[in-house]
Amino acid sequence: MTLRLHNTLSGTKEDFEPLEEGQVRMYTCGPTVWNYAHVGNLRAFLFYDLVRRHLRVAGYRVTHVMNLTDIDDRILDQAMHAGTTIAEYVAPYVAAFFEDMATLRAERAEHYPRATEHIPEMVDMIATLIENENAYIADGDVYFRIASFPAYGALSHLDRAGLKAGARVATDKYDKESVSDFALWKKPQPADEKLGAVWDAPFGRGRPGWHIECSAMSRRYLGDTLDIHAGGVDLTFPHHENEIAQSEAANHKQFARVWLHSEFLADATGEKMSKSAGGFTTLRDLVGAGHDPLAIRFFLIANAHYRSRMRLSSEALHAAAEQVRRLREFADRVNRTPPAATDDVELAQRIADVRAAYRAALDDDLNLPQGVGFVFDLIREANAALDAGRVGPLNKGSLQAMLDDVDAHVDVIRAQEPGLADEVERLIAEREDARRGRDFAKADRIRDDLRVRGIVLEDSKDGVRWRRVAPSG
RNA sequence: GGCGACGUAGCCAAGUGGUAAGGCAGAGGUCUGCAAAACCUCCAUCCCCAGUUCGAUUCUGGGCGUCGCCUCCA
Repeated sequence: MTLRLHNTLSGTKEDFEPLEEGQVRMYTCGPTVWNYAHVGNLRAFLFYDLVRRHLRVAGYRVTHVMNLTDIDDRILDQAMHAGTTIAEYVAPYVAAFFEDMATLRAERAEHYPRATEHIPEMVDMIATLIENENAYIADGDVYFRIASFPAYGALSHLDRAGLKAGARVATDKYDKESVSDFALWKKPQPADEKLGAVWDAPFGRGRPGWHIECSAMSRRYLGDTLDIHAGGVDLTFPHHENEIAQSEAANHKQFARVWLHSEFLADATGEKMSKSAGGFTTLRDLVGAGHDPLAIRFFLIANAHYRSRMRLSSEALHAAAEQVRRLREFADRVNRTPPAATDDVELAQRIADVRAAYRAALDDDLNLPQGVGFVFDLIREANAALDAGRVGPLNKGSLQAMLDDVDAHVDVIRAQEPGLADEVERLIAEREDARRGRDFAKADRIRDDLRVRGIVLEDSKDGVRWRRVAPSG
C-alpha cells in the first residue's frame, strides 16, 4: 500500500517517497505566541499530529520541527502596551500552547525552535541573499527582490501581474523596488530596544521579518530540502511562497518536496475563525463549557477531511463526543468479554477487510473520516456478535488490534485522565460500602456528585462501571 | 477586479459514471427489576437548468448561493 498525499505544489495526490529511505523530514508552521491559540489554529496543529502519526504507521521515522514565532508586529504591540519585553510577554502563551497540545494529546515534535533563538541563522541567510543580489537594503530595511526569483508564485498559482492588479496592495510607505517585495529584516523602531527586540547584523541593527525564520530554522534542523512542509491554507500565500523564494535563492536546492495545507475551521456563522477578526474560541473556552478534550480532539481530526472546511458547533462537538464514547465503550466491552469457545469465520474476514480498508483510507491522503466510518460499521456488527456470544479468542484479538490501528491516529480510546480513575474507583468503593450499610442517601449523593463532575455510574451484574460524559449541573 | 473552493438527509460528514458510508438528533421495537449500554427497523435521489452518456449526485457549460486567498492570519 502506497501512501498518497495531496501536494499543493502539483495540485494533485502523489505517491509519497522521502528523500532518504525510511526517514521523513517534516517542518510545520507553528503558533505565533501573541495570544492563546484558538481551535482553528489547533485544528492545523492536530493535522500535523495526524500526519506524523500516520507516517510512523506507514513505517517511517519522522523528524518533525514546529517553530514558535515569538517575534512579530502583534507581539511588539502587545508587549509595548503591557510595558514589558517581548520575551516576558510571550512566556505565558508559550506555556499555554504546550498545555493545549498536551490536553489534546498531540505528540511532541522533535524540535520547537523559537525565532528569537535563531537570529544568527537568519542573519546568515539574509547575508547570503544580499550577496547573491536576491535581496537589497533600502533605508535600513532589507527586502527580498522577487524579480530575482522567476519561479515566484508557483505554489499559490498567483502571478505577479495578478498581484499588482490586486485591490489591496501595500501602500508605498516603504522604499521598496516592487510592491510585492517582502521584508527580510526591519530596522529598529524607537521602542524596540526596550522591548528586547533588536539584534546586530552586518547589514544594520534590527529585527527579522516573519518569513525568514522558517527558512533559516528548517535548514538548521532539517537541511536544505524538506520532505514535507505543512501549514494552514492561509499560509500558502504569501508566507510559504516567500519561504520558497528565500530558501531556494539561498540554497540553490528545492526547498520542500511536498506541501500539505489544512483547511480552516469556521465559527458558528460559517466564517473563518481568526484572531484579528475578533470572535474566536480557545480550547479553554470549550473545556470550560464542559466539552471533553478527547471529543474536541476527535472532532478536529476525524469529523471532516483535513482539506475540507469545517464548522465548529456544539452539535458537531456533541456528535464527536458520542463517537468517542462509542469507541471507548466498545473497546471496554471487547476487553472485558471472555472469548467464546470458537471463532466466527465471517466476522474474522470482516475484521480483516475493515482493517485493510481503514489503512487504505489513511493512505489515501489521510482520509480519517472515511476510515472511521468503516470502523463504526464493524463496531455495530461486532457488538451484535458479542450479544450473540459469537466472538472467539482470535476474533477478540483482531478486534483489539483494529482498535489499536484506530487509536494510533485518534488516540482517544485508551487515553486516561491521570489520577481520575483512582479517585473514581475510590468513590465507587465508598458508595458500595454505603449501599451495603443501607445508607442509600450517601450512596446516591456520591453518584449525584460524580454526575455533576461528568462521571456516570452504571450498575450491572458484573459490578459498577463508570464513564465520562459532559458535566451537568 | 484577479485566482480558487465548496453547495450531499433536521445537524456534522464520506464517497462513486450504474440508482448515496458513518456519526449525532428523531420515531418504533428487542433486551433489562429500573436505568444505562447494546442490537433491530424507519428516516436523502446528492442547489437549479442545459449538455455529454445506455445511464450523472459523480463529467462539461451556465445560473444561484456560501466561503477563502490576493493584507496579519493555522
